[in-house]
Amino acid sequence: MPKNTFYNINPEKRKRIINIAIKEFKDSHYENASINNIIKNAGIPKGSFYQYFENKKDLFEYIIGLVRKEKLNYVTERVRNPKEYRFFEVIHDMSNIALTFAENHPELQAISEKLVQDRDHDIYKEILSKNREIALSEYRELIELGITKGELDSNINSYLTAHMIYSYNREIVTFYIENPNFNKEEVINDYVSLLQYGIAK
Amino acid sequence: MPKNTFYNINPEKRKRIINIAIKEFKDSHYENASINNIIKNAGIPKGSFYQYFENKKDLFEYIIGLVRKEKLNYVTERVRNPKEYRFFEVIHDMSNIALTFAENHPELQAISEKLVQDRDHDIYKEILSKNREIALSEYRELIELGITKGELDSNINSYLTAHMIYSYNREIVTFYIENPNFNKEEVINDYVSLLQYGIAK
Amino acid sequence: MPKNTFYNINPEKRKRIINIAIKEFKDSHYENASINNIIKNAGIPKGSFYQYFENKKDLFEYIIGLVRKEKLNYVTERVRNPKEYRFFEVIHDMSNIALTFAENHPELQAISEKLVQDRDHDIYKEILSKNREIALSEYRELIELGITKGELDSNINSYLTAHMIYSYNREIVTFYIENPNFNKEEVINDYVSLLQYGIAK
Amino acid sequence: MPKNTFYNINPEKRKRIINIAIKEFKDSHYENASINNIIKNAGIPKGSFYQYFENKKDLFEYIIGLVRKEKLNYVTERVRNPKEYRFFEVIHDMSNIALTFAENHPELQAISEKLVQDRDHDIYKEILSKNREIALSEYRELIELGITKGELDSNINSYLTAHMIYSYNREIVTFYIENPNFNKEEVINDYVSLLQYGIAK
DNA sequence: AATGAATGAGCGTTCATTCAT
DNA sequence: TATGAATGAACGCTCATTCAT
Repeated sequence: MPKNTFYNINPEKRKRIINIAIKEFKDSHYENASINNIIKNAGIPKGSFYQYFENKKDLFEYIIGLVRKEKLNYVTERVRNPKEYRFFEVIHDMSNIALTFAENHPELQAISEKLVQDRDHDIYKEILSKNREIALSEYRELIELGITKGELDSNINSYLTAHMIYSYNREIVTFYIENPNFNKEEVINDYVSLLQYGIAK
Repeated sequence: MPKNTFYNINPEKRKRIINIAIKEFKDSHYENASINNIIKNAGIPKGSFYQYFENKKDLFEYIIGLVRKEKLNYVTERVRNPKEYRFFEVIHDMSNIALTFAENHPELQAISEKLVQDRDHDIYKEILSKNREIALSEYRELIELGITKGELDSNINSYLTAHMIYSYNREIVTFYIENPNFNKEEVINDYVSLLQYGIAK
Repeated sequence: MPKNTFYNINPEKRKRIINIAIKEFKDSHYENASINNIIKNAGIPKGSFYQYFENKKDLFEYIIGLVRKEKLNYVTERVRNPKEYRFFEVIHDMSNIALTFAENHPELQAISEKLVQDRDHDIYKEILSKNREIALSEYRELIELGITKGELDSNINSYLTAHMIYSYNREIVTFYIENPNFNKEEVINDYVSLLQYGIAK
Repeated sequence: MPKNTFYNINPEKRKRIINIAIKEFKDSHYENASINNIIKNAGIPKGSFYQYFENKKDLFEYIIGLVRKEKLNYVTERVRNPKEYRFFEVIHDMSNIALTFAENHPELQAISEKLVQDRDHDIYKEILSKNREIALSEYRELIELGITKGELDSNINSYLTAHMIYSYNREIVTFYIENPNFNKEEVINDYVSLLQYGIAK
């Protein structure tokens, strides 16, 4: 957690540091992201940096927190209480959120992607692994609820399906970023259909 | 590309260097992988290293090439002329290959995963992007062929579906590695079903 | 010398600062002792520290002064007018005091030891050298008085003897600390005998 | 241990590094002795330093080793097989060695003193503590042998006496350094006399 | 071709002290 | 007087690469 000092400084300066840091972490791996670069680009003395943050990790986790918080803003009523809504509606909303967020915050999305991707790296692991497990188990719950409610095929493997949805949710973002000419709503609908009915004739 | 000198040295030594490098790149990210470690562990002089390879990147790309080739061998030995087979048989076989490869070559799989995951990193991007595009377009061809042959639903978005298969194919490996108690054949069948018929009741 | 502000603050706070500083200087050498640690542990603002003390050295010298004063209290309460007593009685009493002090104030003793040991270090040298010279010359006076009174051998070199006593007095404390199973009174008696009659048969 | 590199460089450069390092360790505590100072003063690049030595500790231990070796030269030439000689002759010779060494190698003596003095510091502790225990137990052996041979008073406490001789041996060096006008041989004789017969009339 | 020493930029972090409020 | 933010020099050490032999 940043020290209080950081929250008390000139907001403009604070924003500058944040933006520079976001850029640094977007462009480089945690290990390679350079505090020296950050302070140089943000125009602050090295000593000041350590007045604001405990250490490099502290800054990183703060940035990650910002990303998460920003993403949270996008979450809709349906995704907040997923169990009360129909399964494919929830999936639809989650995709919509992911795509909209990626559209509006490409740098945050980049960091977010890095987090999810870099499963091997200690610092990412630390931050991610809990998240991932939570996400997977929440997906699984939803799936099993969907089966109970009769929305989903009772023969599917809920563990595997949770994984597939998890990975699919990420891939659709990549797809949308790489194919900006597609219509967002259509992409989402196609995606949900694929999940729903498969691809066989 | 390694220099000629590398191909002229004692094959045993060459193999040793390769194995040590694989281990290093498996354990650490490109940036953190240490030439110093590699030469120390492989027992070769530092000067020699630079006789064999232009630089760190050269070595990395060489190792990646090996991984690719090794994987390709797996694939080509097993999936000949995919277009002559039925779509879901091809998918089934490809999954089987991927899982078997991951089982038999965990280090190569680890590097391979790192590559695919780390889409943002310059060095990975450079190496990966071409590959990824090739894979995606091959999937797309297969899908369109499947539609033509009447195996697949003609309403599906072939671009998006290619992405889905691409991401599913990766995720199933992760799933299988993380859940070694599941039966391989069952996992694959469940996966193919999922793809085929979706998850809706 | 601490600034007046230091003497004006809440006595409890003053005592807390002193105790924390004693602990810091006991645990670390002057150079490594950290003002940051001290203020953090004492719970005072950094600015305040520099209101109380000129700088690190100022604090250190103050603490040393306290140690000296504390030790002096011990000594003056117990060894009054040494010149009026018999030489070996004085030695005996001084040893007793030194051992008792070490027993009762292990942290102050530790700092004290550090001071005496680290003869080379500038800061210690500065503080110590005067003390040491005073001690040596007082010992010498005592010795010469002892000779005059006929208690001591008139052939001994009073300079060298003063050094011997100085070093013995320190070593006996170390010995007693390192060998807590020995009986204090016996240790002192053995020491005085050694000094008195030497070790030759 | 320095790396081979260090032994292979230009002897003049090597000697320069050694001398600079000796000066640095003489003037500053281990923690405060600065590699940056050393390389700057010795005119070598930082990278080169780490070609020669593993790290700061490595350099320090090397310097300590030099001191010990140098001192050993003095000792072995003079105090061979102490147990075959008379006790006070051995003490006499040891003092002579200590004084002569201090005379001829004041900087090494300074480091040596620092080592013996700084009993609290981790790095010194590590190097010293074994030495100290060995010295103390060898003194004790000598003392007990002296008692057996009838040279020493059988009533003395051999543990305490060993400590006293240990500390005395150090103090005499200080004395001699601080009082260079005294005659060496006389100082030694006086010292031995004090030990032998004590100071009582 | 083989070797391994030379190089210096770069790393994250701590520090005692100053200074503006 | 009290505060705590600002400061930048300094720390030990690692690194990939170059170069002389």
